[in-house]
Amino acid sequence: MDVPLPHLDRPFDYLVPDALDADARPGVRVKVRFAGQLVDGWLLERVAESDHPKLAYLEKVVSPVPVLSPEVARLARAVADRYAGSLADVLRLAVPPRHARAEKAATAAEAAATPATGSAPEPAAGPVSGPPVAAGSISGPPVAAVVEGVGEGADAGVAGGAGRSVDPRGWRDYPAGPALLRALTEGRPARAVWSALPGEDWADRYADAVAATVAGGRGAVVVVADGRDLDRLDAALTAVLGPGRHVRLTAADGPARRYRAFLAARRGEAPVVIGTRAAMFAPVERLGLVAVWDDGDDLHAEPRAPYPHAREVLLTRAHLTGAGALVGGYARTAEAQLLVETGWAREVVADRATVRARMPAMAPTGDDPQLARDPGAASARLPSLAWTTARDALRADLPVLVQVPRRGYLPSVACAECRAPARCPHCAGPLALPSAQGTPACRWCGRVAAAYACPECGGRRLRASVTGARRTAEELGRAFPGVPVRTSGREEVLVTVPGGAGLVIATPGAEPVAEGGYGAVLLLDSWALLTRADLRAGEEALRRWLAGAALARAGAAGGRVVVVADGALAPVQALLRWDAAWFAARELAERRELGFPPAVRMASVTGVAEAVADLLAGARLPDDAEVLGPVPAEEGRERMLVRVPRSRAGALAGALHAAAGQRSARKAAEPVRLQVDPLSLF
DNA sequence: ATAATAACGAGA
DNA sequence: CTCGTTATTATC
Repeated sequence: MDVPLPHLDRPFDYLVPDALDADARPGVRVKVRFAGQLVDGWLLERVAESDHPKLAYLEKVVSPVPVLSPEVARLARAVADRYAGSLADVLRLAVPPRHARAEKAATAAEAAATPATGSAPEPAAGPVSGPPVAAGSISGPPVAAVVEGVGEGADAGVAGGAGRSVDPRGWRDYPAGPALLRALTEGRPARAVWSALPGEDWADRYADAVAATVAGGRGAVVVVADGRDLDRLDAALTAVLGPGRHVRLTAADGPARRYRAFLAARRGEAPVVIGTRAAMFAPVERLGLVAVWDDGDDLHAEPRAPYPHAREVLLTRAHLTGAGALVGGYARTAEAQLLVETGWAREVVADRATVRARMPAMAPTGDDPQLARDPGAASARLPSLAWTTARDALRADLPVLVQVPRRGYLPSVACAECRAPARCPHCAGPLALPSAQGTPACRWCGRVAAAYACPECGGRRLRASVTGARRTAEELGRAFPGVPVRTSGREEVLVTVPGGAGLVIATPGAEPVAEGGYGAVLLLDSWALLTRADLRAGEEALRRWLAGAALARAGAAGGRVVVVADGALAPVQALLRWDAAWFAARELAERRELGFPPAVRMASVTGVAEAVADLLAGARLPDDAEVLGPVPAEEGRERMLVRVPRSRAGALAGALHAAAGQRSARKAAEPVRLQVDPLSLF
């Protein structure tokens, strides 16, 4: 409902008038009178009785289409609980805004397809046919046995023969791959963390996994980060499944198309839904697989309350429904590593020999250009090795990809000697310089680190990290006269480029695929990425490098990658060896040591100081909760972090949600923002 | 927002 | 002790 107040986050019972009896089915949008006003709500469940003494009548059924499936209602409740949010907030994300015209068109189409079968209305139970409707913020105890028209008869036996098996040829490079596909076809809940080989066509592999699931008579939901990845997956699925077997769901398609696609999915017109993060809640019948590609991309984090992450939502979904799960990428997040280490998921990786055979030749090169010898390199301000590598590829009539950083990273502080990010000796938060010549202070606990010494090298001098190598990209064209230069970035993203000699300058995430693969890939992104004051700086750098390097030809076919970074750094090491699993394990171990997510569960509380203090004072936090901060946040607000062991995650979210409820019940004016697993801790 | 309900205080 | 007024709290 339009009043997502935390203290109203529960279901309310209403009577169903006879006139609405037929339409008032679980999952429909309704309007009810609540505290004197008409508010929107969701009908969660029909029941015969209510504990509440005096019930009001349901005012209206907005539309008879039961857009909220029981499975998604349950999922939404679980997601709200995990993220200390309200069900109403999650439902807003889960069910796209109704578009009356799209609905009318879709309903007409369906009516034409199925000649009028009288829908059997439910028996109106007794004098008081109580229908609990969720009004405002319904949190519903999940509707148990409300089965709505899922044709059980259509269910081809699971282990039975119905599943034609899918050709696992593309998955044979991964020893556990064929077994994964078999499990999906047989309806067993296989859960995999997949590390894609360099040059892998991930979209084809995802299409294989989806096809295997569909062959077993089950459905799938696949979430990717952006429109470019979605287009690739869309094409791959059409090739494997044929047209009309999947629905594409993305906000970028506009409200009408989006709602239409949603209705198609809800009606089970296709067994598969693919899309960007909003598709994580897409209704799919007999869910057999949830999948996410490149879960380290921060586009997977929903920016609206309660800020759920696509990977976490999909894993929750797999957990609740018993579906299989596929978390894949060239890189691996610490969260995915945790799934492997806890045994929840199985790792699907190629053996080292295969990796070596597929990967391009890799080389690091120092940051300070030894330009003297190559005039071209000098004008581009490029390290010599990068320049000669690019030149050689162009001479061989092969395309060259140059990955350059985007602008806008937060300035932070790093050791001037070894460039390790400077962390607070007390709480390991990031250090920042309040002024150019000031003393560094922690952005978490506020302590001043007057006598800072780098734990890596003992260095005592600090430097601010600088950004903006864009000019380098512009100058590249001049360094290689006569070569066509294309750019791919925020404004215009290229999907593919032809195979001949040419320079492609792209920001991370916008690298086009080259026909036949790039002859050379230059990764100029390192300095700005690695010194970011972010917990995930290393992980993010490696993720972007691997995504760029994956587009190069294999070493044997002339593919070369040059990364402008110190070869001793761990993310660089991981790139040079193409070993994302090693890096993820190392990263997770480090986070355990420092007490960072995902080894622990963190939540942040942001608002004006009094409001934050008020909320925390009223919260019955678990005994072992640690409260860190305050640290300044955007204009006038501050931020506190609460840390608990993973086993207390539910209790933490519950306590914060309850405390927010107390505040909203007494109409506290100052807003407080709660974030569980905030994307950035700083 | 509004209605119920609890809390409170002054006058009988 | 009761009624009338005001703070508090729940909202089907």
